[in-house]
Amino acid sequence: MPELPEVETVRRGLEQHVVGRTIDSVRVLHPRAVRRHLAGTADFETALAGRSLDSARRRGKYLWLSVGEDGLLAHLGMTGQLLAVEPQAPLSPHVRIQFAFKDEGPDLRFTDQRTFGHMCLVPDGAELPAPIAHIAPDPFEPSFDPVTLTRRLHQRHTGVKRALLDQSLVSGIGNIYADEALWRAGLHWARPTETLNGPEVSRLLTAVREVLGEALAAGGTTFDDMYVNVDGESGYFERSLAVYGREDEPCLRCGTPVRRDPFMNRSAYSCPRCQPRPRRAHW
DNA sequence: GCTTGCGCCTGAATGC
DNA sequence: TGCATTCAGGCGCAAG
Repeated sequence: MPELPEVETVRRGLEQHVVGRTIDSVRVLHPRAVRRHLAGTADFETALAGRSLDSARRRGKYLWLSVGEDGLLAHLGMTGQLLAVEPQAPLSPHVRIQFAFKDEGPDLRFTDQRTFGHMCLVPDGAELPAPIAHIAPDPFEPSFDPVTLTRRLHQRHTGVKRALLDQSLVSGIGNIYADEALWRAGLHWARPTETLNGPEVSRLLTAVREVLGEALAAGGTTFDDMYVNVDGESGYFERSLAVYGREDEPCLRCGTPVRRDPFMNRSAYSCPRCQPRPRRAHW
């Protein structure tokens, strides 16, 4: 699943493979992939032809390619991939957008089985493209401020995992790394944010940074080949997961079987002993 | 204003 | 065997 480490891996691949090149033509094969490009499919195709890609940037799980005054914004959703593929290679079944380049080098192909991801061309703001102005800095950005985050956590009346998944509080964290960070910090996912003390918040932030950093070093987490980098290669962080997807398997710290709870129509994995359920909980 | 829940989507896994 | 159901998840939006 593309969370911060996976998206950053893709951004680096884009930097290597497409930045500095000029688009020749764009073909949208599934209109849903450009549903957030409000001017429509045809406009998306014509507006990008002949434009050069200046840089590849990222905030949280969003990435964008600077195109002059505009930004080609992408979100990978659940199953999105941006692949550099030789132009003569046949189109795989889930290719949604195909970018061909003037230099006749590799295409950029946006592939997305479930079409939760999307791309759009938008004006590039001073710092961020407008559609993602509400996305908070991720924990690796210079503008990330732990003091502000701590204050906002205390103002919230919700569970700590919900807060970690809220991209307007802190970005880049999804279901997998939220569970992993909470396990490392020894905090239960339903712990009310307003009851977290200073040391607990800093323990949590340290855990978040560690988990994201280690996953990035491993090239991300790949399940069922649903995430691959621009070269089509899988990450190998899955083997390092402590709780996510390990229901009934022993906790790596204490051996207690990992528990899976229903959470927001998905799952929360935790160790019942290392992460005791709080008396008061926000589900 | 803040919090919560739904719909979108496909294919693998599971149930009958 | 084959059909139906469930599940996975991020995001935006609507409802409470």
